[in-house]
Amino acid sequence: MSSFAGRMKEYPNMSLDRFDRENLHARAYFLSHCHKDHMKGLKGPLLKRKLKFSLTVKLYCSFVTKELLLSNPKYAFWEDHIVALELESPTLITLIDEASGEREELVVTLLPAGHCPGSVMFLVEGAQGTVLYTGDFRLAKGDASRIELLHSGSRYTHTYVHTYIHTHSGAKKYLETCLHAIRGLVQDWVSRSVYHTVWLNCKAAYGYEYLFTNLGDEFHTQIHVKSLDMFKKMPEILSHVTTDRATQIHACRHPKDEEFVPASRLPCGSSASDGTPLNIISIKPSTMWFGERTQRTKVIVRTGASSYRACFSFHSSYSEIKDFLSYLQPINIYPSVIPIGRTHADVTELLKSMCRDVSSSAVIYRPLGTLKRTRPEQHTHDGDCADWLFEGADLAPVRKRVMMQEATPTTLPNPPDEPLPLTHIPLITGDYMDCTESNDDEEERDLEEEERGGERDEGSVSNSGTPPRWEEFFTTEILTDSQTSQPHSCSHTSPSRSTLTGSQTSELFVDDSAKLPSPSIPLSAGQGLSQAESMLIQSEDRCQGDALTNLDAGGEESGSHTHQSEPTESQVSSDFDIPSTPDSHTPGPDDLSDLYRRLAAGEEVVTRTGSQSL
DNA sequence: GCGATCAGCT
DNA sequence: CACAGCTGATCGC
Repeated sequence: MSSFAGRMKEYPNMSLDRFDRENLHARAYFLSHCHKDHMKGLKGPLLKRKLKFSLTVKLYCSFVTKELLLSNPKYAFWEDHIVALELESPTLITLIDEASGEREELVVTLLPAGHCPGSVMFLVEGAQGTVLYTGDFRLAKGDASRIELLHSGSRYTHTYVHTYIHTHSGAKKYLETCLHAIRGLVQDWVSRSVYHTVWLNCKAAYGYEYLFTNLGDEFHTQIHVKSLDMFKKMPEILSHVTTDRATQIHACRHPKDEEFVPASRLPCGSSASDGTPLNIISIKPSTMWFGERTQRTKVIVRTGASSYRACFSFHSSYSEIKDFLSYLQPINIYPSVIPIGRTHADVTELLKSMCRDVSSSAVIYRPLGTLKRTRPEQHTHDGDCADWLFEGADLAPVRKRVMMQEATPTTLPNPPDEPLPLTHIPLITGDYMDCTESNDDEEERDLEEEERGGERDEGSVSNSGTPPRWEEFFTTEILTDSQTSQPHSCSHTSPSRSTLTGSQTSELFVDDSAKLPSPSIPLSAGQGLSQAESMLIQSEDRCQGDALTNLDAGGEESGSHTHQSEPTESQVSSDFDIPSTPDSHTPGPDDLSDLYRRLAAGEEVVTRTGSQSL
């Protein structure tokens, strides 16, 4: 559980992702995404009562989050109190104290967080400066520099960004690599017969949708899920899921399942409609965690006779967080999750060290373009060295692309049926594999998996991966039949799809069978896993400690031996090959800290163009 | 009977 | 380590 109590010290009248205890007194609520651990207290009777007697208290979130939230009847009482905001549209929100009538104006902007459908970060601007609440996020390297509102115009340099970071960030293989591997495993299994079935053992409520659409496209099928209600306004997702259990790919869940029929753990039943027993393998998408040292890992790990775990993370990896922070250069950072055994100070220091390291990040140049006078103000909190407050009066200069809209709590300014503009944030597609295996062991332990013979498949990460852009799944329209037909938008998978079969596959899939006592392992249907076993993937990993130092960008192998001869068009995409802006000078840590020191002191900072910047 | 909290499991 | 849950036991109202 996050240690974040729901309130930011700059703006204590708003509560984010927590709705219990002190948050009951908030003047406005913000929900970053629809995962239960960010919804504590949201259906509490006290809050429910408060809403009943309030005209001004609202819950702000994305349209998708609103949709997902209201698909659960337990939250239906929020319906008239939710204000959905569009992404990247700065919105004026007035917080009103209903007792005194005191008002406080904020400009809040939702930024896509990439964590699950509807997930956002909240950029808050007001009298106490600019604060970014990230919530959970999965942003790829370079994404921050593509979010215009994080640096547009002169705003960024005048703000101190407090970044509430979830430090539990799962390391991740790059999504597309993971998807490719999962597709391979699924392909191998479902092609055996129509009775060979794959169960995706998905834990969280949301976040796997991209996996579903990807597999659905690949295998021209729909994924069996428990309910479609929440997706009824999201055609991209809806067209890929079904409640008809006669499909070979399932992601269904049942509250009281896991009553093991050993070889058949399908929650919706273990036999086909004609009574034929199904041969089921389970694939559990799960986070792979950073280890301490020199870890290698696989994209897919076999955990039992018929069970696998596949790397799939909702969170940015360490290197991605680092990239994000080193781009933002926040003055203060407040971590939300403190690992057991570490102190708050530990994590804060770690995060700050990330900020200072700019050598491997996207180049920081845009924020420094225009500067204006800043002035220091009184400290509202003692002790803290960076409580600089800024005038909020001119915080709303020209908003690029977006007219600022007002969302006063007393009126509902957002017509719910308006089509949403799609925003375009091209995402970078390369990331190295930096995960190690989770120790989240589950039921079957009959395979002790061994770490031997590290091989890497860097080439595989240079494919066409496109991280999920959940907003594209969403429409405010109810679907017509024609929209629900099998889609064939090849935009996100076409290049990699062709690599699934044929020689290129061997580049991705390392034959790992030597490590498995496979011949002796009975499968659910008494069959061997000949192909599937060969699909376990492993790769050299770079451990966390290494990531802090500068790695050689070339991606030279350190693995003990290479595998599989085929030389791909090896576009080894490195984490560190983000091109610099021509003629730009990358400011060093000292440059930046000096700059921020001067900004904080209210000095005039002159910008120059060219190499003399800073 | 419900909610909140915690242990346990995954 | 931790994710995003769920279930069940216990305690208090």
